[in-house]
Amino acid sequence: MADKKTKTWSGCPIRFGMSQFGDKWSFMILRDLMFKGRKYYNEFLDAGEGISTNILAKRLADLEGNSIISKRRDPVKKSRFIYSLTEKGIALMPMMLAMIDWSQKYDADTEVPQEFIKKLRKNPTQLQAEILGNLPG
Amino acid sequence: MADKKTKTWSGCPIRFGMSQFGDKWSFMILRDLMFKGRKYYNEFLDAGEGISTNILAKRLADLEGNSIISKRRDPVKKSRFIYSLTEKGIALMPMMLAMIDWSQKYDADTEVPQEFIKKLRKNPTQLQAEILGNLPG
DNA sequence: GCAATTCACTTGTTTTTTGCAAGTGTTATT
DNA sequence: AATAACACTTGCAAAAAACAAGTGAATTGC
Repeated sequence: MADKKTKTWSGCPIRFGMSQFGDKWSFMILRDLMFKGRKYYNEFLDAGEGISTNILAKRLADLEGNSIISKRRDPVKKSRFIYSLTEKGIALMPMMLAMIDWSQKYDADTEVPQEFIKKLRKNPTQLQAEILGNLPG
Repeated sequence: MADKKTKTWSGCPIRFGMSQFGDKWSFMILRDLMFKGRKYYNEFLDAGEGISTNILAKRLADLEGNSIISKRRDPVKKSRFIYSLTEKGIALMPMMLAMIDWSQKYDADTEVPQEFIKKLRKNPTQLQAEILGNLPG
């Protein structure tokens, strides 16, 4: 047995995580917000992954409901909304980075900039700080 | 923009990851293998999450097809199979731990043993080594 | 200030996936 | 040789996702 104590995880953290953001589209939205600088509904739609409008709307509502993202009117162009990560959403970055690291290792087609992956492995804390610093407030 | 260079992630690592293990049930199976010491079909079935037999069979086949887990006959009780993580599957541990850390922080009901989470935050490398050491070959 | 446009969805409808219940075939055990 | 354990498979109902079209509120353009 790997760890007998883990038997007692009745409130399982993996189950909880999956219930909060655990599907393909939620991950894509988080990626867009975290690494791609996307923040508008249309930017998520046009991200090239082929998400449907109804599913996008549902996922955004769910993520907002779980306080992982927040929504506000764009002060400049008032017809649209700005979606952004909350502190709770930002805290998912280590998990996302771990996933990126893994994929880079096992998928020949994964195209993460060399500099990114190098920094991720050498100094993840600093990389996170940099990404965080460039995130829109 | 968080990082202009990430625009070029045409072979996206998040998309790849989700295509390999990206659904609730796959995560549960990985959790069972990684932290709960489960390794038989029936143990996954009886894990209390309520997975159906057909879905479990499909997920196991998919994970095996993606070389994340492997399957062999139990040498002792030859009627059953032992499922175990491959090196590629084991390499998902940092991501899983990051998720556990996150859930422990944001879910009041998450019941990870205090010692586990403490070690995870203080010395994750050692924790990983310990878990790894207790994993069945 | 009215029409056209942008933006962010919503509403059906079809297709796919999941969940549920029952059944099947292949080793073991008695 | 019969019974049971084990790991699925199959068929069907329910839920979710994909697809296509439409709606309504704000905004910009004249």
